[in-house]
Amino acid sequence: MAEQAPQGRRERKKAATRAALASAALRLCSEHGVDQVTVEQIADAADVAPRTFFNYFTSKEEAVVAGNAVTAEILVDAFTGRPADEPVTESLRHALHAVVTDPGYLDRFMRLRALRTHPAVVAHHMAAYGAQERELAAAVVARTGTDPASDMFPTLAAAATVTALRVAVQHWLGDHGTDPREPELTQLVDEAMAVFEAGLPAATGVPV
Amino acid sequence: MAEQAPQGRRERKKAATRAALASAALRLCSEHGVDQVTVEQIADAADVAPRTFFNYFTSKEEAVVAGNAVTAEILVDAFTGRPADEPVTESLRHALHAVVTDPGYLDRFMRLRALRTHPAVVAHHMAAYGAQERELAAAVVARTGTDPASDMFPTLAAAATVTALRVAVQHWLGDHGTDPREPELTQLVDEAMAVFEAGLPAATGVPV
DNA sequence: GGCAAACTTGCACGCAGTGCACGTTCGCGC
DNA sequence: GCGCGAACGTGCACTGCGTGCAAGTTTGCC
Repeated sequence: MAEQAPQGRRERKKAATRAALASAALRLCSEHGVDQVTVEQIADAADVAPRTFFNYFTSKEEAVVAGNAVTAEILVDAFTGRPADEPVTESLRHALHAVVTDPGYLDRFMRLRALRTHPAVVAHHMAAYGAQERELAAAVVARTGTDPASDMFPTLAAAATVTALRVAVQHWLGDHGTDPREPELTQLVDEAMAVFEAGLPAATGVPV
Repeated sequence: MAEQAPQGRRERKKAATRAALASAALRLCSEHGVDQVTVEQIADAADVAPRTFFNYFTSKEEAVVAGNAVTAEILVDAFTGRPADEPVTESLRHALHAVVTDPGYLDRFMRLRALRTHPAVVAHHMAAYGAQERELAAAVVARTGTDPASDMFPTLAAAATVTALRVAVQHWLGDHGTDPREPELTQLVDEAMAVFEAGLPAATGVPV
């Protein structure tokens, strides 16, 4: 929804090139490792000159995590698509559902999983979460009509939502060993979001 | 508290070199801009060979945000220093106070503020927040004795705490314009943490 | 005193990333 | 259609990053 304008050929070609570069970067790097892939290879796979790569991204890492922009788009679209009189937290929970049930989301994430050990990629991945937070916060501001300069709620709500997603996914991927319950990702996201809705003390000690 | 062992000369020298490099990197880059500073200049300022820089950090950005490790240390130390029978959220709030009242913290943050426009620095800064979350989560696990593989609470509590810090600081720095209330950072941190304690819906619409 | 491990440093090399200039393509008004 | 200006792709050249390797030097330890 961010922009659906059926723009001219030039705009479409730019978007296609960007997507091709991002896709090629993620595929090649997840298969062979970030350090084993050169920008030239990525450019070749996207059928552009090496120099062109840098017209779209300033580094390999940026291209690898570029796909996360669509996550932000899904998040914001799903949120703004909810009824305006619905409680914000409920809309946010629905938005999270929209993300984790998107087939492309898990695909991208499984590829990114192989790159969890690469510091620079991890850093840019975190930056992508930050961008998602900002876009979602703007949507919350638009919904609630609050002034973000004096009210931290929209920022906090967006941050909590993205944090719930991040923690749930990282738990699901088994960063702390395998959960014996082996729950679905959807369930984990719900549990994480429920904690932020009920307040942290309510969840102290009890397995969420 | 992480490690206070009065180690041998070699260990102390390494720590001193690392600190000197990180400090020089932050100072030079905040004064002249990241792209205007070379690794050679940073190494010269720390009085080591350029090659030695890469024995400690793999990039300029990493060195610039290295100081955030002490934030994590303050956070964890303050948390573990609280009485074990205190509610976790209260200990976390005290830990946040310890961070924002640390004189070195604000100093580092004001320097980092000048670099908020540099994508790679921002990315590594976010990664530093992630590291703080992990260390704090480990401390919460140690306190509560829960199993992080089946219980997301420690991770969520740590993430919420670091998020409260991050959002409060970013609000304080005026990312959304200047707050007419011009509150103290301590107060903002309290407000943010209070939202996570009371639950998001309790804060909906009301200026926190 | 002497040995082994750890650290620093210089060297060399491949690649990242950018400014610049040129050719090409697209959008747009006539 | 026609042409003009702007935006884009590409090649070239250059600086600086980041790393493997092989020394030389310092430290810890017996």
